[in-house]
Amino acid sequence: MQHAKPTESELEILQLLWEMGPSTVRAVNDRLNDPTTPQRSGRRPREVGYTTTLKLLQIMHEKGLVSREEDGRTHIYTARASERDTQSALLRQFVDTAFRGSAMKLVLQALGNHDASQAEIDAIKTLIAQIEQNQSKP
Amino acid sequence: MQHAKPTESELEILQLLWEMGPSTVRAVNDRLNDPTTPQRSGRRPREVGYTTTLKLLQIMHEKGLVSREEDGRTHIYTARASERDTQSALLRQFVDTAFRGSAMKLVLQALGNHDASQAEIDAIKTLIAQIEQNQSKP
DNA sequence: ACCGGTCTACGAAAAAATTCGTAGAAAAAT
DNA sequence: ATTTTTCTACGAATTTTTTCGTAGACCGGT
Repeated sequence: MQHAKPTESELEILQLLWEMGPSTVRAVNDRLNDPTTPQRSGRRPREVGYTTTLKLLQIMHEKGLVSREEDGRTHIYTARASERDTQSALLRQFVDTAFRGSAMKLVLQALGNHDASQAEIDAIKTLIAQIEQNQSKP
Repeated sequence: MQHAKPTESELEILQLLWEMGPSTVRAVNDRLNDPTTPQRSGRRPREVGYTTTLKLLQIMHEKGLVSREEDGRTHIYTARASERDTQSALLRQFVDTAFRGSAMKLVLQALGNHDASQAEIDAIKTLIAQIEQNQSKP
């Protein structure tokens, strides 16, 4: 059994933890309110209170989304699942709910709508070549 | 300005409307409770009440997600935005929240985790070839 | 020793999303 | 003609998610 699915707000914090590594509540909250932090679609209406972030992290700890370690009086939180694994789980769910299970439809749409650098295209080509190879030799 | 983002439940209904075409509340609700209907991850705990579906459709109508036409006493609901456009919007948002804006990371992950048929792979290869061409001749 | 700043815990308000009960009108069945 | 079924409208209960206020402990500087 895996960990519970994070909510939107929880996911936002997880992303910061992945980016920043193990962090205190203060650090996460500061980063949340830092206007230069890439924001989930749309700007935040106003500042997030410190205790809001604290509570969220406490909840995430209860759910097992993050672990924490005491450092004197303060707690240091760490994302429990890797970014990759979490993305993988979210992706599976998203494909189901938004693309009726068709991952390839999603891929085509993502490729078509977003810009890709040459390096990225090369990576995709490589991966496709691999897939084709595995297909011919089961 | 576009239509509001559908919630999970609303999206589930939208998918049925795309699949079924213009439908009555009854038809949507029946399909929702039909055990053979592909379900969003995990089975539904229990039946969805008729008035629940009705209310949802009314809310979606207020939000502009669906239009409706009266046929005698009953209403016939139709998805307002196409499946494609909605998927495109959801995808953009999902890339932001779950993949920190990197659509290509998502593509790679989706390609790697889900199985693709040869036809699908061909479609992707074609699309990539197109992209590369547009790149060389701006 | 005292004060101001910072920390966690905790309850609970506020907001958002989901569910359903009830009422009244219309249609269908008897 | 009466009863039963089916429909919408609507308010409100429930559940989930997000937000924050308050309290008590601790630390650092003065």
